[in-house]
Amino acid sequence: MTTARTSLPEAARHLSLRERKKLKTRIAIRNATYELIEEQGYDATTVEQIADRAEVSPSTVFRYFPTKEDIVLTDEYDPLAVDLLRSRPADESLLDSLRSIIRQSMTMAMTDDPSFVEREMKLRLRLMTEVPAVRSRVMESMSLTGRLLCRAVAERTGRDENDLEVRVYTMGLMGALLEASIYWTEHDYQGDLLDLIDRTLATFKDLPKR
Amino acid sequence: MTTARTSLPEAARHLSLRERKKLKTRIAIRNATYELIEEQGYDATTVEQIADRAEVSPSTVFRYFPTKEDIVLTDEYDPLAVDLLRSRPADESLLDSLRSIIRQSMTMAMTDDPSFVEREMKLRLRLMTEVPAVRSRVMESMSLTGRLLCRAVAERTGRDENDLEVRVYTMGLMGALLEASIYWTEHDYQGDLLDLIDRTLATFKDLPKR
DNA sequence: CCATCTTTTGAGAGCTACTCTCATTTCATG
DNA sequence: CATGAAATGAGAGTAGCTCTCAAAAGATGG
Repeated sequence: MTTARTSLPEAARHLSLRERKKLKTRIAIRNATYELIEEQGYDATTVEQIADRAEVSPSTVFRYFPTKEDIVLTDEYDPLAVDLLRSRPADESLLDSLRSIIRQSMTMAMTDDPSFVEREMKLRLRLMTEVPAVRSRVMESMSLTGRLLCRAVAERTGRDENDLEVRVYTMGLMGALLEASIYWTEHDYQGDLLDLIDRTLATFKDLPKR
Repeated sequence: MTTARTSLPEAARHLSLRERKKLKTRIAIRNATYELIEEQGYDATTVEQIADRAEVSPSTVFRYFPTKEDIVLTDEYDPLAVDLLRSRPADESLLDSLRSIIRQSMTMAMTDDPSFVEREMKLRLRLMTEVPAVRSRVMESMSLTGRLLCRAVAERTGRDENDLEVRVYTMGLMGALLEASIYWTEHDYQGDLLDLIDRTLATFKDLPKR
């Protein structure tokens, strides 16, 4: 049957055969999707085509990803960012912490796998600005990430995570940061994204601790 | 055939018969939708049912509203808000202006048609927090309104409407305000929404003029 | 009032994302 | 190798949405 569709990262060596296969199909589906989108565009790409190229059935595609948009967008980095935020010194201001962890995770990704940043991240951003369905999904996931971030923000400021101020401030930040990346994409990725993010954060007050 | 499905506001007297009929079907579709949603919920309500109750064909429904979510959400008030902002004194700070016009338009709507605010607005807010598809659509339209608002913000601050700062600041505001209404809805509309909005705006810097 | 032209509508076919069910295959385990 | 559990495929079904084309309804000029 289908073997060696993809090669796995070293980190996956200790997984059971089942788990490894699952990971493989997951990656195969995502790669197939990226390929097809680059060839034909997002809308012209059907789930059936994706399934064909990934050598699985359409049912399987939906078993791995709830929606077509999720194939493109699913990432597992958000909780990581929250952990990073938690590990910053407590006397640092919230905005400074954010600046640091964004810078940190971006340079991390950049040195770890530069082609990923160039190819995948920019494709995502492009789809986000161009395809309404994808953008909606991004915003949807933004409000989920926002909830996570709320907890971290609450910790740092000694407030409750359900405080109006915490929630409103956090979602304001997320909206602004999202807009910054849209701006960057619309301007053909000119200039340093990190600079734009600095300028973005500079338009915010610090949320006072209490 | 179908006559007198709905009564029209006085403002529509001078329209041609054709225009008046169009308006009627539009309103009929929306009312049918609201009714069905209150009876069965959003997802359980199909476009076919909506068409049946509004006494039109499904094709017609889609001719009037591009998507099912739009039936619930379409409003034509956003440009009005931008005009209001434009009419505020130039020496007033941006945040103060926003506070004023939000207060103004809400009390206007409240005195004009209180049942609308109670019924329709709260239904919308509830759908927005509960139905993912609707929320996405709201966010989508938020970024459109954001563009409008950018122009007004740019005018007031003597910046360009495509400035990173303008765009980022504006979208931050919109995200925060949206979150405030979600907060209000989740807390069963307790307390004064206007107070929540004041507290929301208080978490923002003023965007300096240049 | 009638004829003609234009706009709006309805009927229906078609596409695709997404769900569910059930039988079959593939891996894990004693 | 046998038995149980998990993953897959095949297929049918739903609903949102698009498109086409012919019929109905409103506008207009004589």
